[in-house]
Amino acid sequence: MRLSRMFGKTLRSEPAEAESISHRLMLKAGMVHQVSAGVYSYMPIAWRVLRKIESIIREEMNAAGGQEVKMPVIQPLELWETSGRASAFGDNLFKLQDRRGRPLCLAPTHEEVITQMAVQHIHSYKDMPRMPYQIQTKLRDEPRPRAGLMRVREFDMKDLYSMDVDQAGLDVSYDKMVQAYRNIYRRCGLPALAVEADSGAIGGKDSHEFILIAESGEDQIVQCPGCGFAANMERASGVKSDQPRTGPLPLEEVATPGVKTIKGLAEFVGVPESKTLKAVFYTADGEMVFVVIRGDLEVNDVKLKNLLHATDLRLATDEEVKAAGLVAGSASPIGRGDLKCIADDSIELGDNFVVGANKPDTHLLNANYPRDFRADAITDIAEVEAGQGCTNCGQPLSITRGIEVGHVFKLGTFFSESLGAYYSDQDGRQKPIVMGCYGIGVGRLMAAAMEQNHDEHGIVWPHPIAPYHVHICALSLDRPGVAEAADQLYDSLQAAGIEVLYDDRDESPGVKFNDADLLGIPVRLTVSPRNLKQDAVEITDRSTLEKRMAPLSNAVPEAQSMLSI
RNA sequence: CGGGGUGUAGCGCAGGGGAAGCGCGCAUGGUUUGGGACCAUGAGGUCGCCGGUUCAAAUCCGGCCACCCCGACCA
Repeated sequence: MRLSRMFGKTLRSEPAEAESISHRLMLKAGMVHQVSAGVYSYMPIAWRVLRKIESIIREEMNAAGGQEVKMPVIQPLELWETSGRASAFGDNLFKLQDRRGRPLCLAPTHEEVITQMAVQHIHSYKDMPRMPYQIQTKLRDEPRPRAGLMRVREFDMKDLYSMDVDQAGLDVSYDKMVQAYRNIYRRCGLPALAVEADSGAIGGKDSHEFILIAESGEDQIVQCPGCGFAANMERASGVKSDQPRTGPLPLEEVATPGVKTIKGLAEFVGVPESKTLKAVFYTADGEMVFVVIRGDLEVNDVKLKNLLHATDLRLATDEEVKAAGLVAGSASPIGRGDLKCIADDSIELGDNFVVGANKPDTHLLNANYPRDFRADAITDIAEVEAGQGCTNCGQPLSITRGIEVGHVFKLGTFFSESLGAYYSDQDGRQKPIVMGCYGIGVGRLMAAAMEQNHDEHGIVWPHPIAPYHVHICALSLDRPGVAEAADQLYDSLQAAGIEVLYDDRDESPGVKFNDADLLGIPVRLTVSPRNLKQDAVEITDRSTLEKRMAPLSNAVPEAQSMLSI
């Protein structure tokens, strides 16, 4: 490709709106064009990269037994109501109507449709395992698109669905996919880490996220340096400190004028926060829930949501709290009426806690579970804190940020049962197909690759996904012999099967070098009058910016040898 | 949806009741040519939108919209 004919220009100044590295690099390099919030066009260079990533994904999916299909973006809303996920996705689901007023939606993912296909095309245990997949546009009306391609409303995703006769079969398919994913990340230059994950709106049991550790990431993950355990926040637990016990004492009311916070309460009474119990109020699908946790800990909303099997969970409003007869700041599990109560297991690690009295400016000393109050459930719903001990090995846990570049789920029989995808086993019995689903966001992978592979000058593409292999910088093209030599080099590189971006623009050397650094193509060949005097080209490795001279006649094999593709 | 911010030329920004500006980029001509060159000339605007105040609004007032950032959600 001759740069003089490229649709798309690099910028000299960065658009002010861009904050994240990949977003800035993409805009500056002229790779993407924003159409609206979270909706982008891809310019030629980005599209080449995306196509390369897709090729890698296809190769790995096919090698693992996948078969490519393509499903529609437009789907009847009814299908989503049947599976129950219309409400699970809520406002994230784009909804529309056809001319007859029939409700439709734009697919945020494709479990429903693939399961429907399985109903017609899988009837016997002999028809499995199967692994159909597609690389296709997903639409999600995200509440907050952000960071360029990191989180968008329209994006391409590879989604594969496994169909097996039983759990053991699913385990095999799942492991194959995990391995295929590892291969994909390695080839894209991304050291992604598999972490245990929550299954979210997709539903399902076991689940792993593939995370690229990055400061700019929007996910937090918990890691143990000791045993290698890694999980996302809603899936991880830390060892909670056991508080010294003094033996149960009788309940005692104490006046606490003006005390509204745990910190204030602990100071007022003269105990550590870990000797208090905190009350938090949620509304889960319309029902008020009273949550108790030790004062030094925080509730993890997702853990609570999963425990309650709630689709909509939020903090209760002040009005709801009041209406439930609770006194904010002094609410108490003791005398809470018939409100559902969920407790974190930390309330058993110690005794004689300070709690609210459910009266203004009053608290109770020496509250003990279960002597003084009951809970409908007592389990771990606490947010992990860095430094807490690992529940496996005791080493202090660390919390780091990361980018989720893939997610795999063991769905089980949720979709096959709700949509009626059954097969006959060897004994002629009807059984639900056991499913898994496996997703990778292609654009996010590209963005993550940039986050991971760049320097202060620009992108440093991992070779297998670089938009081109070689960048020819031809300087002073109007000097005798330069254009001829550069053209010839361009032709012979292409003849050797190398993808070349040829900067044949009438621009100054500085502009060309800066654009070459920005675009990040692995090998740069500089053709100039100075170099041609020695019948040579200068070869620059983009990753190190090291330069060396090579005879012009040998440029093609030299460039080839530098590429690991 | 809660909080914060920004909308003026393709990009980056200034201006803040009385003639629409600057830098970069773009076009033409000339001089340059190994790390974002220089000179000259020129083109390019619904000052986000609607309404109000005023003799006069990019500027003041009201409403709306869009986009960005922080949170809750996801590939």
